Amino acid sequence: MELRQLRYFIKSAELLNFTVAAHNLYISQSTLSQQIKQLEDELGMPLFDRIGKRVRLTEAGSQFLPFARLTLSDAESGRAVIDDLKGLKTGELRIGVTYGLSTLLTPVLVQFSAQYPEVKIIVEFGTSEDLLDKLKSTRVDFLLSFLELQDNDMFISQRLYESPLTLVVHPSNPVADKKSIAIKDLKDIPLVLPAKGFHTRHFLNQALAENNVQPNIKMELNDINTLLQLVETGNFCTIMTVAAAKGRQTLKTIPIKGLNVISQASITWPKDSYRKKAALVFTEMIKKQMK
Amino acid sequence: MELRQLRYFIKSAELLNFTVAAHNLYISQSTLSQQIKQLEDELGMPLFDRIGKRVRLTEAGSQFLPFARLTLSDAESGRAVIDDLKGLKTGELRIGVTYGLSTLLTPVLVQFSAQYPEVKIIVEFGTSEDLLDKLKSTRVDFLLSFLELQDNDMFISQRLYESPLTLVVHPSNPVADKKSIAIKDLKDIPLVLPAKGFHTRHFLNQALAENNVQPNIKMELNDINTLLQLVETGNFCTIMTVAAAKGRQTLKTIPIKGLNVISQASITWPKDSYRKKAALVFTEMIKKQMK
DNA sequence: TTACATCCATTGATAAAACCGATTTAGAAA
DNA sequence: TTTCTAAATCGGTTTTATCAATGGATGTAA
Repeated sequence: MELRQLRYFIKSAELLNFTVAAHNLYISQSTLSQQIKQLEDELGMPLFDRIGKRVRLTEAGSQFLPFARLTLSDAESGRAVIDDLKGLKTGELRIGVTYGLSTLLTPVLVQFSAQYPEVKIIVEFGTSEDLLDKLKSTRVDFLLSFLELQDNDMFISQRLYESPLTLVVHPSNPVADKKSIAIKDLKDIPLVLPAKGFHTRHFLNQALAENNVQPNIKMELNDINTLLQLVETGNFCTIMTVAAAKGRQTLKTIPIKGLNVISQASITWPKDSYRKKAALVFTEMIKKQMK
Repeated sequence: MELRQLRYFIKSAELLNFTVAAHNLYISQSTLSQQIKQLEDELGMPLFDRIGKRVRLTEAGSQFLPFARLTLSDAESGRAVIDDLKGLKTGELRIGVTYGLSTLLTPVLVQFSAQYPEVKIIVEFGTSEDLLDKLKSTRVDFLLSFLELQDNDMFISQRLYESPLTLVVHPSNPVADKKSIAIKDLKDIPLVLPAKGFHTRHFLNQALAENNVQPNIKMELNDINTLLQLVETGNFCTIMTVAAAKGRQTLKTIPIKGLNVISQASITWPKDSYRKKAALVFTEMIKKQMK
């Protein structure tokens, strides 16, 4: 049993497709096949069922998987400890972010990178489920998201701030003069909204349904940046958290009366695992810049 | 970084002598040297200081060590989970025992081995400190000892039973007829006692000192079995826990009045780590046979 | 001080094994 | 049926883990 084999096993278990997994691991399919077989031989039990051309985890495989993950994660923590001793002169920092928080992230990215140029930063955008998956398998060090999960066995959250949903408009837009807008009036405003899968959209849908409002949705897209660019043309408005719209000086936010959906931005850590110094420093920067 | 290298590193860190460590690992010294170097290169920091012909852990090495241990331990747990799925038809069971409890252990060893002949059992005798060390580095699955440690971060104990210290004699010995004996009278009886390092001896010394009794110690030895054989000659008596003397039908135990030292036998587990089925079954057998 | 023993690093050679491309095998799909 | 696709297997190549022998450095005993 070697860490290499555990890495191979985990990827294969995640993708349930040796060919794709091998490609992902930058090895050949035959190598992967052999290494898995070797691991199975050593353990004395198959980890995968080969049903025809499909593979799926055996009972043994499912039971083994969390331990394989744990093993690899501990090894990574060991590496992180060493990196930390180098005083942030090296190492990697992997951050998982929901799209809506990119505006919060960017200035800190710039600041951190300037202060610790030797630390390589990998930012992973994704939906909440994607990100939780990545956190679980320690492919990111922490999450920046609107997830509100009660602390459980695997994760622990720190609240950052609350951000209400708001209407975002360009000054040239007719609506731009209003001090606030009633939720009912949303039906008359041409909207471009974040696509399904965005937490914002999820909350919004719920609130609109409760108020029996049929919004006038012109477009849905899954990239906040593009979405805001569309709003900047003055032709559309959008609805998102105040935090997400922040930093776009050209745009205006208008409170929506009666829409009391508030997103809770938070940092989520894996429980019981080493927090590398780079991650701690980074999150502190985030907390600081919010003030 | 591979598990093999972590294994090498841990052993080297424990022994602080590459030559001996290599011998222990059944590899050549040059191999060990190279593998350590390779690990250090990958981590980007030396794990050992080479001062002349000595080696010692660097700061990085000390910090890395617990993670290396954790990593290996998790990998072992993974293996154990698989073994458990085989229904005790395979695998290893490593038991740490203090000498005084061997008599408790033996019948269970016989029973377990008969019931699960496929499970290989390794019994490690040792002093309490030895055993705790082994438990810490997961070289045994659990301990059977008289250690009374309050539950802490690393270990958790289950009480088994209390066993008072008692005088053990052969029927041919003049003392054998007495129903009980006063602690003061111990000074007249030729004793062979467990050597220093045995918890029994530790407690006994304390009790004798408290009562101002100078015992007549003829011999000290660090093997309970030999000790009892000496007692069986009828020439000597000994003092140990009732439990330790149990099973020697030829010998008689005589309560010592005024000696209220009671040893607490217990099972000690590492906290937060997987308990293999074989270990659970075995400890249940122990609990059962005590009734 | 010299000679010796001990310990780790290095070297060069060898055996092991990780890896790959090509091919085979076997379900699934057409 | 044929075709397609995914995993296993085969033969060969490269990599690397390993060893014995050696060198260098450092304590130790004469």
